[in-house]
Amino acid sequence: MSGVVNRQQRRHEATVEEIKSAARELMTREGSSSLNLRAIARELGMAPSALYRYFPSRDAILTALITEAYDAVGEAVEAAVAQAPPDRTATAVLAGVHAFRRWAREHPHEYGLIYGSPVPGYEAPVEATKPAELRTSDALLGLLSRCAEQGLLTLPGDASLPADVLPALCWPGDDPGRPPLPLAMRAVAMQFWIVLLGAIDAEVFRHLPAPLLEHGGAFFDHTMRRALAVMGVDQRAIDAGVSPAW
Amino acid sequence: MSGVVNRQQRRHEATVEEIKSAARELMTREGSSSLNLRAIARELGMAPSALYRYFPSRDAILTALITEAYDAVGEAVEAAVAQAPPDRTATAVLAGVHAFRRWAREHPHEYGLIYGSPVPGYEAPVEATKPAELRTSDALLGLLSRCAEQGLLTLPGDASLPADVLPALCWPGDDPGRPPLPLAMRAVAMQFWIVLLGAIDAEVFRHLPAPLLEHGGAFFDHTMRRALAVMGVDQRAIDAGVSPAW
DNA sequence: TGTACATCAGTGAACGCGCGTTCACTGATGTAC
DNA sequence: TGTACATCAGTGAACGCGCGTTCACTGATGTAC
Repeated sequence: MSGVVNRQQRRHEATVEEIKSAARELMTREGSSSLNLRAIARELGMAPSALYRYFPSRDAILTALITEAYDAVGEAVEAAVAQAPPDRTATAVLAGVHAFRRWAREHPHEYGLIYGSPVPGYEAPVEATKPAELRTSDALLGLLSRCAEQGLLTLPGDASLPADVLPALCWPGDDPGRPPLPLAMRAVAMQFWIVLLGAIDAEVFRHLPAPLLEHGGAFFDHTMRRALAVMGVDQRAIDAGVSPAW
Repeated sequence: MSGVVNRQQRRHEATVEEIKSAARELMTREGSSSLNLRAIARELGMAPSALYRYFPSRDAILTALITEAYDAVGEAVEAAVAQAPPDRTATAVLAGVHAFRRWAREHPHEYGLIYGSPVPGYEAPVEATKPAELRTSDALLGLLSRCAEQGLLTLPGDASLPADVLPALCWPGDDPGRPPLPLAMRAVAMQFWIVLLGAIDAEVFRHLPAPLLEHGGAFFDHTMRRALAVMGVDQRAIDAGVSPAW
């Protein structure tokens, strides 16, 4: 009976989850981003060799952890974005970036694992992690396009871009000469992404003066609103966004 | 004779330098940010134990490497900045940020060591690394103040800052109520710093779409000029800056 | 100028440790007739 | 319903490895008289 097979499979998957969560917990507790198979086994009260029933190698666990971390941020951001009313796109963006920041602060080691320096001696298999990685940026940058559609975003013309940045903004899938969306939109979206990563990196890795780190929430909020404003997002739409506690 | 003592000391210091540069080379070659004492010894053709004549422990070598890396970026930025004519401050800033980026791209592992996620199980002694760390930000952010003095930078009033970010911008040494420079200046400088770190992080750690990574120089230049412009730096001063190849 | 002595550089063996992985195994769980 | 068999979960010992660090040592370099 396949119901029984499923019970077996469910048990197996439950243990896989246990292993991953032990690894995650160990990473936040010990702070080691180079994760330790024997320590995971110890945590679970198993023999180290038992883990090989569930993962073919240590690196496979790392890959799973990385994918999970990307998924976790992605999910947090998507959820925050979804809570904003559909006509309040600027609010949604602000909710999304705050969700990103909150997740990063609550999971600094997982954040470091995916957005910090790469783990030595390990190269993530791109096909496994890329889709999860893109969730966050897709969610946030997609909203910027929606801002433009809703007339909340007044872009400069593509002509305002220096000639030498154009190749940086033409993507493989693009119909050459007839890009799917204004290049200025992409430029602005990428710069928004840079500010966002920069603000979170600087805070999580503590590359800012102490008072700024202590009042990080307010300054982050201010920085992201400024970023939206200089992109050309309607100021009233920005002012309407997210008062809830960050 | 103390001349002889000096010769001894010089030999000693020369070996210290050899060790550090072997460690540095090993880091860039093997890519391991968790550096390996035995590998360094191998590289130098010495017994591992010999290194203890020069450093008390592995961590001490790491600390030296971190300090050196900060000093290296700091020096590169300072040198670039110094080459610009004193009345062309915006040019100097642009030269400085390009020097920063160039160094980061040429030394990605050293960059990761100081600006990426912290090395697991190691906490840098702040008093040793902090002065070196501040060289870069001091050099660049100091220039922004000079921009203001030279009338190249029109700041918004402090009143434009949301009330809740003010505590983030008041620093320990400040005379309360009578800050040494406009808080708006600090806000703007910190945001510039965030954009700079974000742009370099995103490029070095590859959190941008491929075309942007391939044409990173042009886009970085554009991003930093935009950042200066939205800060209120005079557009003509920006346009005058740095054409030399990045 | 020569000799006795102290200091330093570097060796080589050894320490204990923890790691990732393998292997042959034992029980328990589920399957087929 | 009972029994023979296959599959899976997990054990425990062992593998080879490389790590950081210690220790007693040997030569070479410099010092003092």
